[in-house]
Amino acid sequence: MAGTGTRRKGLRLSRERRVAEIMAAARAVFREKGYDEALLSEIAERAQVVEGNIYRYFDNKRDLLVKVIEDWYETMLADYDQQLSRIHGTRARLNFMIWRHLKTVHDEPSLCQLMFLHLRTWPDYSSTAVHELNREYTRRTLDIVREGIEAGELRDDVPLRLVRDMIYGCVEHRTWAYLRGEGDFDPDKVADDIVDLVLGGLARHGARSEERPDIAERLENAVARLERLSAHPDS
Amino acid sequence: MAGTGTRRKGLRLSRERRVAEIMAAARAVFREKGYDEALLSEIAERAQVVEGNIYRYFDNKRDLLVKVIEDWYETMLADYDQQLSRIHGTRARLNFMIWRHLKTVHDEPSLCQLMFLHLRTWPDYSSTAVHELNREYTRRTLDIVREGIEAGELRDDVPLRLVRDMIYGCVEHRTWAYLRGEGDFDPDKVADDIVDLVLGGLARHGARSEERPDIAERLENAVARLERLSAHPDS
DNA sequence: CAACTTAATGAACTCAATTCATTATTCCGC
DNA sequence: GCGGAATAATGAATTGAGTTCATTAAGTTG
Repeated sequence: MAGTGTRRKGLRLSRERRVAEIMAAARAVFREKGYDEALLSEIAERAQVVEGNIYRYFDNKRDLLVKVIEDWYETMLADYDQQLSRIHGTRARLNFMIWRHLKTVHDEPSLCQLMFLHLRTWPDYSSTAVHELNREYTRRTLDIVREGIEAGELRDDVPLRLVRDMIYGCVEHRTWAYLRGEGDFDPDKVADDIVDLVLGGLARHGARSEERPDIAERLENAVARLERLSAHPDS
Repeated sequence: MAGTGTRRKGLRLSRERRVAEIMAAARAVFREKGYDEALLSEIAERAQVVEGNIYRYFDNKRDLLVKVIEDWYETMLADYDQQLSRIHGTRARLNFMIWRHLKTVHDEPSLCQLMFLHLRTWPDYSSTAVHELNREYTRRTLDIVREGIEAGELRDDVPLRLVRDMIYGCVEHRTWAYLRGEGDFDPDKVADDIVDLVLGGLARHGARSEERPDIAERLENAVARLERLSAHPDS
């Protein structure tokens, strides 16, 4: 009982600080264990609080997860626009958006899984702040497409919404195995492949098939990577 | 207590029949309530068994769901090949595959949601029979693409896997809101749109070559971006 | 009809989320 | 400084679900 490293009883923090501590602990536990396996008792222990005290600040376990993801999302999207602003050209900008998403999945698989499988599926997701943030996030992609259409580079007879669904749906399916812990993937390569497929389509539209259009594509992808490098040096 | 419609005690069925009754009840309850909200007590009640008896036939709640979905999947895929065999041409066959998937989601949203959100996400999904059935299911799509490539109709420089991810990912994202109970969609129209986008791509590849930037132009643009990059790295 | 096999019961158990009456700490006006 | 309001924190109790198991009942077989 002489231990000083044990639970210091009666340590009282401001609401703000306590909330921050609980959310930090919760993020760690959720990340390690997933939603169902994450125990409030463990979160409480790591946050140095008693279990019941969490309910002063969060309605329930679910609410805690929502706030954790929300917090993560906000910091993640913070420098997004700035990075994007340095990249020019429809293809390169699309490439960046897709690559960025892939990179996020690659770096934070657990949190992404929580987002995909738990947050997004609950019936009140639409009223969440995360939903709104997510719409912002994907709206940029549609803006790029819209600009491409106005510039005459892209077809104007495709439902915009479907383009978004195709891109993000494709990313998600492509990363599914990785999220399940099976195998790995390379964000750069997958991004290139997806942009190529989305823009070019599967069919051969073939005036001259012997002329390799992919030379230009490969160069453009390379330039996109260079741009990314200057926008986000630690990629 | 004179009721004759109440639980008839001591009614004993063969293993087969009892399993069937429990699965029917489970499917109904899972469909109405989703996984978490579905109570074993309610399943037991509808199946006219006591709760504990379910554990004679199923390891746990999760196992029960797996078997329910498996059962549904099998009947669903039964007449698949036969239908497909009557359809000819790459585009039409792709269209059928996509439309069929959309139709399933449209008709059985709840079961699809269980499949997408619960089965597929659990860590041992890969060892499930449903996983194998699902691979069968999507393999047909890849066969169609492969045949299209061999016939020279489709590009041969696209990762097949990505095509599959794009198609099924797109379908899933497109139907997300519907699965959440928001709005509706038309399987016919969405299938047409998806096939069109997947085959044709987003870019305009005009017959009139003067309307699109040619390779030289695109290279010059790319180089211009590089120049911009080295001139003012944070423009 | 006796022995055996298997279906069914229902109460008990576990374990995690959640609630709440109570206690401790800090803040603030006098 | 000091008394009291506000609020952070406690820990024991409650709830509610899944799961287990010893026991009983029903059918089957020789």
